[in-house]
Amino acid sequence: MQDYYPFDKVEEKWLRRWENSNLDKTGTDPDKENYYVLEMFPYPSGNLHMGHVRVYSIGDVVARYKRMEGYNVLHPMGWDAFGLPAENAAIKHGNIHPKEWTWKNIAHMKEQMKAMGLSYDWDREVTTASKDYYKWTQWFFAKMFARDLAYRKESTVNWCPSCETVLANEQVVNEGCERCGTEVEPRELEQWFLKITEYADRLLDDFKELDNWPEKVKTMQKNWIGRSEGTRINFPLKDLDEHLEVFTTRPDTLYGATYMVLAPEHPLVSELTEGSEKEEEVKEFIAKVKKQKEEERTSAESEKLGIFTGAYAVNPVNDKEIPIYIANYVLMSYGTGAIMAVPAHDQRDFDFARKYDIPVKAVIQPEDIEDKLKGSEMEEAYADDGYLINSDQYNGLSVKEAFAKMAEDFSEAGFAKVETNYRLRDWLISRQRYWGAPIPIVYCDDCGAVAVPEEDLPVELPHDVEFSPSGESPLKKVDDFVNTSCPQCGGPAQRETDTMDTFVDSSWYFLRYTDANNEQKAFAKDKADKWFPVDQYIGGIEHAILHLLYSRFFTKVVHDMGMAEAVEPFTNWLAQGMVLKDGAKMSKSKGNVVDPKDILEEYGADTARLFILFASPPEKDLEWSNKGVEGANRFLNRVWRYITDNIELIKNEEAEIKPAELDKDAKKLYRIMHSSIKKVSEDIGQRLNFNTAISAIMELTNEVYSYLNDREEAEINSALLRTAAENTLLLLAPFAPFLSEELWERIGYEESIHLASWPEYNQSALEKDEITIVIQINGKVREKINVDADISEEEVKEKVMAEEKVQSYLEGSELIKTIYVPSKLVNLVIK
RNA sequence: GCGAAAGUGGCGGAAUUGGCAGACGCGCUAGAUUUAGGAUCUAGUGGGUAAUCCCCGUGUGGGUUCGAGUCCCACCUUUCGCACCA
Repeated sequence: MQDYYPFDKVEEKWLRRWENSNLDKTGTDPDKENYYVLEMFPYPSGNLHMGHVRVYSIGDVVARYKRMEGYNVLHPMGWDAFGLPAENAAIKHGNIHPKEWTWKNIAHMKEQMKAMGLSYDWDREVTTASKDYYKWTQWFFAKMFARDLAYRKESTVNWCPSCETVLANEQVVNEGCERCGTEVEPRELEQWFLKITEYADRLLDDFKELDNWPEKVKTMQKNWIGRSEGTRINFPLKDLDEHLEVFTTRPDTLYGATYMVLAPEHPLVSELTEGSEKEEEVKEFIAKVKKQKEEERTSAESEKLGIFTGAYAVNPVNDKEIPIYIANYVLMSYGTGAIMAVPAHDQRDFDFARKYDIPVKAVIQPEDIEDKLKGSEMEEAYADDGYLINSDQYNGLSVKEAFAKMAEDFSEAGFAKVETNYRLRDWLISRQRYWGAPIPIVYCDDCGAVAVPEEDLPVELPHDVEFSPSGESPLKKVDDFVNTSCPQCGGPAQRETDTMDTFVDSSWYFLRYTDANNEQKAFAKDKADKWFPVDQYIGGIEHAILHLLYSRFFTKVVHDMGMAEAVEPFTNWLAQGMVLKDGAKMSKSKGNVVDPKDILEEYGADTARLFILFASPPEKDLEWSNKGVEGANRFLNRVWRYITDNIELIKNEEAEIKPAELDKDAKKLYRIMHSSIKKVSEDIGQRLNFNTAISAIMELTNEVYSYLNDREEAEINSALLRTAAENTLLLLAPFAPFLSEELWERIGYEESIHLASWPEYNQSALEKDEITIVIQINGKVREKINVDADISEEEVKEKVMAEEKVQSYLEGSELIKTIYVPSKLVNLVIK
């Protein structure tokens, strides 16, 4: 009789029953340890895609496993619900409001998640676009404003002409908008910033708490923050009563500075050249650089171009005159926008000096070369360690010694100071779009910018707004919203009309989950500390800088506010790979999308989960395979079939297994059962390698089949069969929650399998009576013998030497050496 | 250009500590069952070979070792990150 797992009926049945159960609720047992597993919440676009299926399946396996292991588990879900797509959809479809669109999508995706069998505690659902949530996002902004961590400043910012809003530096990728790819334009605007730079050092230093983060991601963040320690040095100008300030990480090479360079945008440029014979030439050059910058923006090795200004600076250590150039390779946005150039020890300066025939003066001598470096003969810059030459009293010092000594001396002499520079810029959070949390600031003629007090929060986003993008916030046109009174003096005032970057919303949602329904606070400290930091965070690598850096910053601010103990939000982070089809990311334009809905309809949720976890380790990209899906389905049917076929035998069995009485095949099944438990436990619990965990369950199932195939029903050890079936279901429960639950009930349990304890393996059951010893001759496998497990080294060697094949190899050769690896192999070295 | 990761059958992948390469799955071959197909069950499946012997085999070339997918050196390819940050 053929029997198939009727997934549709089973899923319907258990979805209904689970709905009224407390299975997925956050654990509260004071005797258990707490565990917080979290997947990045989705943007509610309307439908789950395969990427969602993958990340949420991973998280669900961890959550279910940890529950069975005896932890209180917090496994929540929510919606990153503010953002442009809602507005764009509303604009595209005409008569639907972003709010309506968002809430409709949320309802649908929530149903899809439930259908997937994902075990979330929906009592803690968080939606960033709901008033209950964004009230606290605004509250955090106001608190930061009070702590001087939020400020308004006019500066050059990145403008996306397609999204019609400004963007943070982190949201500009290859000079394009992170969302739509459109090339960004610089604009001078007054905008709100969060002072993430104040946390730059802590964001770097606290990586020591994050041993388990992927090295790659830490490197990316380190690069992004870009800390460099150096010295700010003042060079007097020759004919002007002014100074030229430069930042350098190599104060030890000051004696080797043979020219200075200003960025074309540097304010001193006009002062130095105005009225001079060089003025016209310099202006032409700057115009050329500006034009070139746009045209050759993407070229990797753009040529270094420069021009002499005719002006000179004076080296403060030896009063030598140094010519000042303007060049395209110095940027106004970093350091002071000016450098001292040391061509002998910096490759860029070296290239430039050779091109414009500027002297090269070596001041660092490599230890391992006898001849003194000569600037005129060098072929490339020498940037490594060595000792100082041509540097007066500093000669002979190592680079490290000289760095410290010179920085100190120069500071005392008053023309330099030690300084650390960062690449990181403050986080621009103003957005000129509608669907976001209004920045809770009121402008009063008398009091200036005033934060909206807590009792007046939230500043509600008005509903009826003409929100087509216009380059200005749509809220500007809503008089009721704009006109208000000053919270401080009561006088007439206007509200800030920009909304916040959606990355602000998602920078603290993981804390809200710990106390999601608190109406008095963002979250209570005791609740936060009970769960936070997140033990295991799972999400896409695309957030390596953006969301993860912002969240780390927020967590540190929260800590400083005394609201939580943790200084880092995510103890472990798993970056899951993409889901590909035909070697490419699934996308509508490529027409290679597989809709999870279709897979669920044809094979059911358990098959979908099982396939996506089996096909590849989680951090690697996964190639979608319809055949692979069928394979996963086939395996579930194999489990279903052997248990239902033998249901009477299994159901009625109550006896315990007596390992000593098992026959040979039974013993093998018994052993594999225990080794599977061990393997699956380690693979889920420690390695997060679900593909090999599943293969271990398959091996167990295969072994059950081979046990059953070899004997008549009367010969089946039903206690063993029952235990094997139970363990198979327990191991499978995190992966295939529906099938395991149904069969668990059928074999006689009344309580859910998801409340059962994770099985334990028995070390003694793993040990074999008989082991296989590999015999190698000169490292090549030539024979294998089976011996008793407790055999001595001498006995093994005796047996090996007695082997016919070994004898034939030994004939006419000399045995030089015998290597014995206990329980594994014997290697005979012969000549 | 710099840095990191990866490269294993026809395919996805396994080998966690230097010790039987290819677990598990897909595909394929044969058999059983079936009117037939599908499904299922059984056996086989890295290449060469009649073969269970033997030879070859983890991107390429060297090295260390009794023994290397695993360690070291050089190179090739792919992916990712950084790319004038003074």
